[in-house]
Amino acid sequence: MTINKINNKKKIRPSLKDIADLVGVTKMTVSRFLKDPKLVSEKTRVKIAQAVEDTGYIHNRAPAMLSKASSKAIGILLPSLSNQVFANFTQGIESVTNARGYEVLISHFGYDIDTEERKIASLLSYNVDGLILTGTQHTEKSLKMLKTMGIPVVEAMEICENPIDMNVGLDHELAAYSAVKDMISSGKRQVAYFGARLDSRTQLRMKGYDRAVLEFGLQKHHFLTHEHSSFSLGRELLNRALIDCPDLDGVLCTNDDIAVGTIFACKEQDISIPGRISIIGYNALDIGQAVSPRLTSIYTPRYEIGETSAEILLNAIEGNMSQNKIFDLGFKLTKGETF
Amino acid sequence: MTINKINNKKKIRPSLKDIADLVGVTKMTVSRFLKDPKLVSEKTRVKIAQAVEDTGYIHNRAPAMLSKASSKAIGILLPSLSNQVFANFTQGIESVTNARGYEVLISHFGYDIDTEERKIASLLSYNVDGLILTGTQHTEKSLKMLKTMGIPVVEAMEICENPIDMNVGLDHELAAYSAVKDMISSGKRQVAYFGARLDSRTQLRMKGYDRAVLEFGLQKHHFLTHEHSSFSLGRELLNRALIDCPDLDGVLCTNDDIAVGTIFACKEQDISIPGRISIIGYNALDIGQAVSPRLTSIYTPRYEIGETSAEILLNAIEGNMSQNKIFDLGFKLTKGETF
DNA sequence: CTGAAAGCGCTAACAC
DNA sequence: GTGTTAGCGCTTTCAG
Repeated sequence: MTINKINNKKKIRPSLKDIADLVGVTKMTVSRFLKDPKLVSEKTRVKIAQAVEDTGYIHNRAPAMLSKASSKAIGILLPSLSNQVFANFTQGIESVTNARGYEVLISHFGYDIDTEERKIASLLSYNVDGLILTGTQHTEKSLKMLKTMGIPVVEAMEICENPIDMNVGLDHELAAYSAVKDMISSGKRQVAYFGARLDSRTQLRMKGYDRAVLEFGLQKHHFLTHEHSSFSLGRELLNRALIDCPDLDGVLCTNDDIAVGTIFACKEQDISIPGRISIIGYNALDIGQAVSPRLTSIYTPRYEIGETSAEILLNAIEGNMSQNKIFDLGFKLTKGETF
Repeated sequence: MTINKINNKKKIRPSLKDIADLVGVTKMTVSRFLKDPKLVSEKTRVKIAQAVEDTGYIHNRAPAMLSKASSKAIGILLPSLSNQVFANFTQGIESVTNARGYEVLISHFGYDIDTEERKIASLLSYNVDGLILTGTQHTEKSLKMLKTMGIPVVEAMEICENPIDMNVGLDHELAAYSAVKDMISSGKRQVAYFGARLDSRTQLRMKGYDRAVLEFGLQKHHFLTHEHSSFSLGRELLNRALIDCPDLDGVLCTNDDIAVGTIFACKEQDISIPGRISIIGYNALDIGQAVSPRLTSIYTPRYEIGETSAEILLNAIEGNMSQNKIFDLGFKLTKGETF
């Protein structure tokens, strides 16, 4: 077998007319068949099906996008492509879009709202019928574009008071607050917050942490970095923390990567967990269950957030705007051995 | 501030004509401006720029997709959205597409070639100018569609002898072979292979492992699962291995997640690494550098694979087909403390 | 159940 | 440097 030459720039891609000519009908009939085979007579249906197969017809969205018909596609914007959280979120979305016959266009913006703006523009240029954003911070221009398009929009992951349109997520501040409050109630007095990347959810969690710490009259200990979150970072933050705050006895980490890195670092330095230092992670990913001691972490229902986001978005696209615009899907502390 | 009502289904999205009318030119002039501002006179340029700003014009790709003009977009197909490897790969691609003014449409198929087929169809329906696939296994229908479209295609990540069109990657079989050979040369005699998901790269690595083991007249020890790879899986595979093969003294893992899980499990059971068991991972991700002992792992140049893939794809799109169709970007054993 | 005509918004090609 | 014309491949609408 030789290397295929597929680059003969000939226009070999079949059109509806090609199929129609083959069958002896007009392209209109073929168009109807493609929309719903039951729209044409049994006899032509069989013949068209055969011709579609033979010609290897490939759907062409451009004309439909032009003819004001809806594109049957939605766009989704993810902060990152290497985070289990957003993979689960996307799976939740697609479980709904697949079932309801919608296409999903995925974009990512690396936690940068200017990049997000460009990606929103790009998705809108494909005439998507709706958009699912992550987070609630967007540029002025992004907001203007969304308004101009007038399509339904869901802001997912975090709860906000004034969504652009619809909102699905959880209260990250409350989640962090509860976790830290639990730690303090158990007797911990020098609890720190380890944050990375400083995106809005990290900041919300920090606010929750602050609220709990201040409520008990304790001191705030923030150890932050702008760097992309990683396992190695946990070690780095712990080392900084132990210098500034030698009596450190508890840590809330903004995610499980950092929490696991912190566990590694503690073990290397023979710091007992949770004897001397308690650790709580965020998201409850598999990695936390694989380490020893098993990580206590805040579970976030991202698959369900994806599902709900897609459901209310498609409903809105199809004209069934729900009364409720904000959906809080909650969180749960999953008990491990680190707290 | 109240909740924005953005759902007044009015056609408020401006068209080129709207801008043209505002400025007092034809939409053709506006079209030229959008393509390259230098194509219109200084005076009109300023006025159009202003009008574009005022109206909040949003690019519409549908007409360009129709007019045989190239869409200036390529599609990329990822097996997974939660793997650092493919995130790096995508970044490599986008470093090139951004610089050269191309849009990227991302799709993912969960390591399932039937899903891949559907996603390919979807990307083609957007008239992408080229496609970057991961892997070299595709359905018959996928191949037919690609042939019908006649667009350039790159198959990335693994090297193959007969690519559809172009191919960029590394020799996974050789990488695994070298690693296992090194282990055996160092005196190890009961080396196992831990695999998950059984995608083609996992299988290639297994072939390389087999070749090395057989070359030395040793016995093959495969411990495999169809499950999605995870940290917890490392523990599970190690436990199975220790039962079947109590004198196990080396492991090649198909990826770092499993390798790290294996390290965790060894530590819990007080199995010394690399004293009793050597471990080599695959991909050399950050997690391996955060654990103790630091993981020895095979580094794969996925960012560079992305870059090269995008470069040769865009070149081909623009008519500069390279002579060389296959690019082997190599690998490297990064020394840690586990071997 | 099927056909004919019009048009979606833009760009290539050709005038001026 | 700018305008005019035609048309991309479908779907909508209206006829039959």
